[in-house]
Amino acid sequence: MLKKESQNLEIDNLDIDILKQLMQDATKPYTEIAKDLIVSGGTIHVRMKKLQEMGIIKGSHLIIDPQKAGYDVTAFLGIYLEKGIQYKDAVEQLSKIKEVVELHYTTGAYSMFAKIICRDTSHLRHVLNEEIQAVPGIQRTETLISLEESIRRQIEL
Amino acid sequence: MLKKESQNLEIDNLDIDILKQLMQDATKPYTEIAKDLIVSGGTIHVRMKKLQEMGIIKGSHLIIDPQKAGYDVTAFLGIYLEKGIQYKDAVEQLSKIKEVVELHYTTGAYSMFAKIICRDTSHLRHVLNEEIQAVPGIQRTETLISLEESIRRQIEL
DNA sequence: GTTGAAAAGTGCTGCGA
DNA sequence: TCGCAGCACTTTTCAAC
Repeated sequence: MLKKESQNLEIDNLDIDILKQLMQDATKPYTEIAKDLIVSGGTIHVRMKKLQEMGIIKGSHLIIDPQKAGYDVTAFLGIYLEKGIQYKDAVEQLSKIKEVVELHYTTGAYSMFAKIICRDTSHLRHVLNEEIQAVPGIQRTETLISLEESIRRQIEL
Repeated sequence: MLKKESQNLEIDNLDIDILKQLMQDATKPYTEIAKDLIVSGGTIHVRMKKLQEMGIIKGSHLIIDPQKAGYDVTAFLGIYLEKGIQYKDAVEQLSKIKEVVELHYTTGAYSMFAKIICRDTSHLRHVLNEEIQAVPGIQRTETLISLEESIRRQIEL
């Protein structure tokens, strides 16, 4: 009896259907989902619990409009690291900068790639010149400013 | 009496505090938020209604772990458009490709910049070679593959 | 594993300050 | 404009299938 963790780690179509619905609107009541999928509310609850324990569901976020909240500038940053600099150290430093909302370790031209959201262009300038440049090991950056976010959605299961 | 829309379109600290809490966990009960902020549940409700009407709150999403859901490859795509091609037409075509989860119209080296999530490398290859290349007006693309997503969060208000 | 209903807790609405 | 209280609804649990 060594298989301790094998407590139904599979996802079936019902799980997928539940996720599909909740990915669009996380506040949708279980009872409504149950009606749509023709199962009982209790089943939805059991499945959700399983998915959460499996770690597939990491939580739920309120989606706000950054522009209406006063954050008007989205930019992408290609980052070149100096040779011999630990990627991990740079991540730690960059994670302290609140405006950095995404950071990837990438193949290709850049060492790292970041997404930044700022209030306006002067705020962006400050973040780039004062905050980012102050991170040890960052050699050079290339900035792409987003003039329009045309698509923004989640993966389709 | 021309000011028809001026029905309190301002955001105070209470609104910000409510958003801060719900942005981390959209399922947090109003009553708990009310306790934390030392106001009544009804007040939270009124503020939320205001924020929704103002369009600051766009909805709520379930956050899933793409890797555990079988989507292991995240890539960024710098896109060069041919001269004279309408940006809008390209957006329309790209929005039909499910794997494209983000698309920006950008300044800098590229005309457009996309984020793509795929199951594996062969899935990515298919999307790049068959789907993306088939879009009229796309001259050339540069791919950055994310080996690790080190930071992923929302803006801090 | 699923169901259906009972119990507990939450969201919503109107009245009062 | 805000806070309180009652009603409707949802979530959660549990015995039975």
